[in-house]
Amino acid sequence: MPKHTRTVQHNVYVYVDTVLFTLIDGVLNVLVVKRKTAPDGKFALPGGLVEDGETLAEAASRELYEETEMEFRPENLLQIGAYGDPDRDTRYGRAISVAFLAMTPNPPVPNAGSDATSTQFIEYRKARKPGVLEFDHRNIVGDARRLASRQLEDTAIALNFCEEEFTIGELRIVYEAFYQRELDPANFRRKVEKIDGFIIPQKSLSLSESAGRPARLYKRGKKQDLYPPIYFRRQDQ
Amino acid sequence: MPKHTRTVQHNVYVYVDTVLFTLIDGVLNVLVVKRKTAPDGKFALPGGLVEDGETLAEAASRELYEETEMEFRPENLLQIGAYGDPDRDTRYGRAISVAFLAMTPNPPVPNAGSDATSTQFIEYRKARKPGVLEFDHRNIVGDARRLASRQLEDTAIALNFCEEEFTIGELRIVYEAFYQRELDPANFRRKVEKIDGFIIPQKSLSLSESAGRPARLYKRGKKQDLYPPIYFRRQDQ
DNA sequence: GCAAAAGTGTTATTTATACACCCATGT
DNA sequence: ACATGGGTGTATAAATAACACTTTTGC
Repeated sequence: MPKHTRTVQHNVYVYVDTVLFTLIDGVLNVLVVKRKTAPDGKFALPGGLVEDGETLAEAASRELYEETEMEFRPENLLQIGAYGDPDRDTRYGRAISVAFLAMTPNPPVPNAGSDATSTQFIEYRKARKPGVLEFDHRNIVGDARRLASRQLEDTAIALNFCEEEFTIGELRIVYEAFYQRELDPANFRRKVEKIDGFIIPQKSLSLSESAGRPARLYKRGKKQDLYPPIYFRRQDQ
Repeated sequence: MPKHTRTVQHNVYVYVDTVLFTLIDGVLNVLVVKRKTAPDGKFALPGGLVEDGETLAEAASRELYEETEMEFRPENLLQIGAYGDPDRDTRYGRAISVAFLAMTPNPPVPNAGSDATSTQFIEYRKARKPGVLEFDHRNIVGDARRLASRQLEDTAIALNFCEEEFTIGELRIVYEAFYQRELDPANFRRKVEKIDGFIIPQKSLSLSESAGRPARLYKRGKKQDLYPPIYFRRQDQ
């Protein structure tokens, strides 16, 4: 079974797909596309074939731009993993996909880019229902949420969901959306404020939206990795 | 830029590579091969091309068996991620590798399988030195250690490093090898014993090796995921 | 006896969690 | 006034870490 003497591997197509999460009214949403070539009504994650000369993250960034006109720097795309079961997509032979995670707050209204696709956000819970997404994209979205939750604990990636200036309440909503449970506002505040270099208080206060006392605004600090992690025990298990 | 209308992607070869960790005298070691076709003296991770009809994990399992005759069930191989920088290996065109993590205690003396390769264990610290491994395998090994450390905290995977029956001291050495620091034996014991379903005490004691009081033997419990994780704060940062 | 590893006990410190309570704003 | 979210105080419980001490073996 010589390996490197083999010069031809049967047709394998390498794709990148991206799970782009955002929050809409505090609810986790994921960006999907509906291709004209897929009239079965199923959605798919934005993605496409990797091209020569680009890294995997660069390919994901390019595809995301082509389909949504949103710019994500490759270094802000986090790899979820490779999905390569032989029966996952046999339209053109074997398809292997490397999935990436992206996050953004307040996304622009999705508009089709140069691609003949229709892009939109759908709720995470809907995307996780069987039969809504093509191929194994349902699994990818699930893995993406798990990875995102984990990243929320270990890194400052939650701030990618916030504007440049944000309140602690807004930051808390990010965590709550991924954890699917409410967190104690008082304890959450102390927890994130104690982490040195995580968030930096500003002098100004938020413009009050609806009721409630105006909140202090914060900007992101330099800290990228949270150690020890912000950690909230799960109810289950 | 139509994507799914494209029928040919320029030559892309999809490999799997496996980082197999073991402990030799309490020191972290990684399995490497030296290929006859690579006479530059560098080592490489065991791996090869993915074949038709097999999952990525099955491919890694097969390659590992072909090169070491050690059997690892695909479900025991943990995916590290995909490595696909365009300049990582240009011998036959573009090469993308999906890396897996495996762990085993007391490995059999590596012997070359049917492949024309020489397999051996080298110390993790050596493998991490520049110029020792081919391509980006140095990075893969680093990511593998990080993932393994993380897995040690979150799952019962550390037990894969132990025999069927083991002492708590042996289990502690596994954690110490990955964390690269010593842990307090008293606190470690209490921590792992408290986790319900993690390890199960046996009646028998270990045969004393060298000095010291004989230790109680344990077997692995049913618990696969540790929640809350076993958690040891790092010194650094 | 002495060294070494297993195992128990104790204590100080930190962290998690719950929740009472005040503050500042919109309605 | 009252609802709402911001923010502080605080008590209880639990986890962490450091380390003293006893136990049981090999040498």
